[in-house]
Amino acid sequence: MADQLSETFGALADPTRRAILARLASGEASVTELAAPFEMSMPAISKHLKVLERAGLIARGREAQWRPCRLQAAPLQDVAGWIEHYRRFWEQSFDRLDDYLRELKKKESKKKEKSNGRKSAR
Amino acid sequence: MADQLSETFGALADPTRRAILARLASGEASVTELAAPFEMSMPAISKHLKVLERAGLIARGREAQWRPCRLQAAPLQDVAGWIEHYRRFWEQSFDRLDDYLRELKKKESKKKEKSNGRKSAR
DNA sequence: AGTGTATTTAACATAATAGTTAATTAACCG
DNA sequence: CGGTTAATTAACTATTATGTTAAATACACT
Repeated sequence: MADQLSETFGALADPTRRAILARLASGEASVTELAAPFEMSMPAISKHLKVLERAGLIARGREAQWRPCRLQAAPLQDVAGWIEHYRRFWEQSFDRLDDYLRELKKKESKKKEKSNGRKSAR
Repeated sequence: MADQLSETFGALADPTRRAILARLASGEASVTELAAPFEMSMPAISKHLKVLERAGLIARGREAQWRPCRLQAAPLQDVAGWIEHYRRFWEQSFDRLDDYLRELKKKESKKKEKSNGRKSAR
């Protein structure tokens, strides 16, 4: 799963891991704290954390015998950047290209801001 | 991989599949057309398409012996929605919650149209 | 009907994921 | 030191993913 984006998407493709991130969004937590809500063994959680760490989504500290985890959102920014390219596809109520082009024309005419040419599709 | 979001993230966790989506962003394409850029066998592509289809990211038509694929972006909207909750974590140069709250207050006061914007110098 | 083209399905190999329990490491505490 | 708590590693199992080649299906064309 070589590349960074794939690694990130892969890490996010699991509800347990997403829940862990959600928890970390409200602050650091130890592994035990993170494991608490789940019916899973500690080693299982430990592995999930390793996946998140490899994806750069969390970082771990060292405090006595605890290894507090905290959120690292940088990879999410990449995901957001990637997905942004597709926004136009859901911000319209249809999916077909010619409809998209029609909509684009509409947008162009009501846009005083001028700029680049679009990539011509098809 | 039960839930929808996991399904979507899972589908996106592969560079081939993302490349296929990118191609479809510029219009419908047949399976053969989609397969062309890759060094992979047709059945492999066919399976990738099945993954994308199960995730709701593409839909397939029927035209003679071709099965044209088109992009379906609805699931991406869900992803965008999910990730939006984490935006604050990368739009600041730090990760801790109290910092976030401080930043929030700042944002409230400059809530108007931004134009000469610079990132907060603090 | 028979041939060519497009695509999927079958059958299989291999590797990666996700979980388990048991053992190990690391640090604190009395 | 010896014991307790926190977390990881090891060893193993089961399931899912990703790819292959060969066969099957679907439609179009003459």
